[in-house]
Amino acid sequence: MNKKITITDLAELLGTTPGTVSRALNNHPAISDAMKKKVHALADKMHYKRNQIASSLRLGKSYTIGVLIPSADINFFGSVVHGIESVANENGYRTLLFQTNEGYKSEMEGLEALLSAHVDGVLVSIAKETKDYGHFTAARDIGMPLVFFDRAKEGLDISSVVIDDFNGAFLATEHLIEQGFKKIAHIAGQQHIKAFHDRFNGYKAALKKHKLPFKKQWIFDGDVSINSGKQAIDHFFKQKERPDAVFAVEDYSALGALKELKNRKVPVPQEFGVFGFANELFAEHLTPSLSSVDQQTVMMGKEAMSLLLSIIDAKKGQPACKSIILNPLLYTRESSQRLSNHQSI
Amino acid sequence: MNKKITITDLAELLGTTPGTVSRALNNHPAISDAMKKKVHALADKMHYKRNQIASSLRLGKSYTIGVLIPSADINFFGSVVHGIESVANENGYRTLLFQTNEGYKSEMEGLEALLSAHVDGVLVSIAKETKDYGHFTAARDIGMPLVFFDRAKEGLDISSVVIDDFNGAFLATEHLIEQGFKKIAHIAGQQHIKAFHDRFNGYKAALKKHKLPFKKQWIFDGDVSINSGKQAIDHFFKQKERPDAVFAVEDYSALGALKELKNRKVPVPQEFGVFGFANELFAEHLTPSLSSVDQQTVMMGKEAMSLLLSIIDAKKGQPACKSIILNPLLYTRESSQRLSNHQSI
DNA sequence: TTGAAAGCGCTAACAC
DNA sequence: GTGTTAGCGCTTTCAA
Repeated sequence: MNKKITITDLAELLGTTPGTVSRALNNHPAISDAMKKKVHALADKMHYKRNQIASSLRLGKSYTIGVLIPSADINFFGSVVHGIESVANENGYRTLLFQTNEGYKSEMEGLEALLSAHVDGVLVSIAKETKDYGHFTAARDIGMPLVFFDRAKEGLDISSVVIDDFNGAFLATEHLIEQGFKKIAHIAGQQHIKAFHDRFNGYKAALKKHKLPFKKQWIFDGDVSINSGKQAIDHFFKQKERPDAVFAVEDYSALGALKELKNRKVPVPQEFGVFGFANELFAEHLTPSLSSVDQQTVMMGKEAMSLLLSIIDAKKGQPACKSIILNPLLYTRESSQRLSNHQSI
Repeated sequence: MNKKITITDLAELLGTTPGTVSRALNNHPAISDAMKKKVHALADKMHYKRNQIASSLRLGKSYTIGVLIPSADINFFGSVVHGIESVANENGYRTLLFQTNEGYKSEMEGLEALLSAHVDGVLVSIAKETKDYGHFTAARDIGMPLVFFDRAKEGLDISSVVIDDFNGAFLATEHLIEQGFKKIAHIAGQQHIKAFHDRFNGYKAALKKHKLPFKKQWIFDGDVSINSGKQAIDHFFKQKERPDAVFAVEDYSALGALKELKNRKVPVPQEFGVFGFANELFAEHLTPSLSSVDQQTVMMGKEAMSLLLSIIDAKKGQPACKSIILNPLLYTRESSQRLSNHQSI
């Protein structure tokens, strides 16, 4: 087992000094080409790897970005992380992922861990459980560059990249209306999460624009799960006046609704339309395939990372808190489309 | 923007020395309780965070584990990472994720990056593209603890945690046979990947045990994608003698097969059975739901991480290359079950 | 163009 | 129980 080899080792072997080796490896302009060539050759031969830890300590920069996500399980976040990493790697940064599992305590610990790792910045998608944001403002106050993505909190003077949830919900609901559905229900998410709240508002706005009735009984307060989708259908079908379509706050609820509708042998979309949100991987593979709002996940990751880099680079310049709002994309599939071309599968 | 606060700052404020502060923070037994209390109180008050970088440099240990995965997109890996992180966090380790996107070059760069980050060990699931393993043996040779999970390569003297692919495939095929299917085809994966090769062999062994015919025309060489599943069905249905069921090397191929069968209006499972492998999230949500072999993902992650920790701790002791083989679990669902209880959805 | 030397923040062996 | 000191590997100012 070879021990780790350092610039000092290289310097000794070459009869020069660590300083010179360091400069040669970093292509410092004041070093002769001959020396650079010698150093690089030996470094390769000895499989020298720069000790990033020592380098980071000296430079006061870790070239590492922390990412706090609720769960790497969900396709959505996996996809955003793809976007994040592509931009990060292009710019010589690494990413340190931390999963909060939607927990508040876990989120605080994660942030703590990232700060302790002296990351150069943090990207975070807020956990569902979180209702207090002190840990974020504290991080901001000690000058840690921070950007929220997807799940953001306003009023904290922290930059964010989100999609236009209001508009996505509005368009999805409007699509259902255009397909001839007239009694449209909504499976809601936890309202303290801005995205879910905005989607609720977008839904209401679409109803209003088209002069369709909004009924309290047609709103089901779910918790973003397959189960709450099932319960929602149960609930709706108990009403004297049943809805004929539902816009679900995200795809798992929509999936639960589809399952329960299938269970009750209600034909979708002929007698009941369903629209989801998130465009999870499974949406297009269901039968009927699930219409959903795509959140531009990869682009969201890229934008968030780019924004974070700009904050890191500016630093002393303008911190200028910035909100980027991406446009959602409608994927209309079988579950909502009853007028024209039903493409199978 | 407060500047970062260090133990030296704390020491000055307390009229003591950095050494004492360090010991107090680390709960060194030789430090008085009074001093510990004072130090901890001030540290809290000043929001002191230990500089892990400096600590790592000094200790020659980063308490970070590198994880090389083909893609965080795929549910399978997300789930394994869950298992990895739970054990890692319990033991005071962090994880640094690196996605290879199935690429050989990307895998080498990733490993390089992890070595440079001076991680204490690396968990890797080999990229599909990889056919040369020199980067792994090189890492092993410089004493970097290494454990393969899921996609392993034998004969490198590197520990691994995999599931029993042979047995999983054997059981799945046998299940199809028990359901009365007699002409069972196989959608194969790239055969240089051991897992896929083993599954092929398990399939053949089950046929042999039950004295069913093995036909070359009933093997489709796919590339693990929805598309190759579709092409496989195309291929099978061109044969003079058509198969009546298929065991697919993994779920995406199985999904493609299901889609193409639906397209051709072939009733599944009545006229054609389908069995997948991996138990991806979507499998249970398809119509018909897809039978699949579950790979014990979370347990795989936990086992791999535990094994890696034991290697890190042993270090000079016996490196004792160890192979852990987990047992797969069969999830029989609608796509293969034509004898008894079809539970709907 | 290169060498010498200091220091990033932390820890631990050695003193007292 | 606490202070002193050296050093992890790297970068960079200053000097030559």
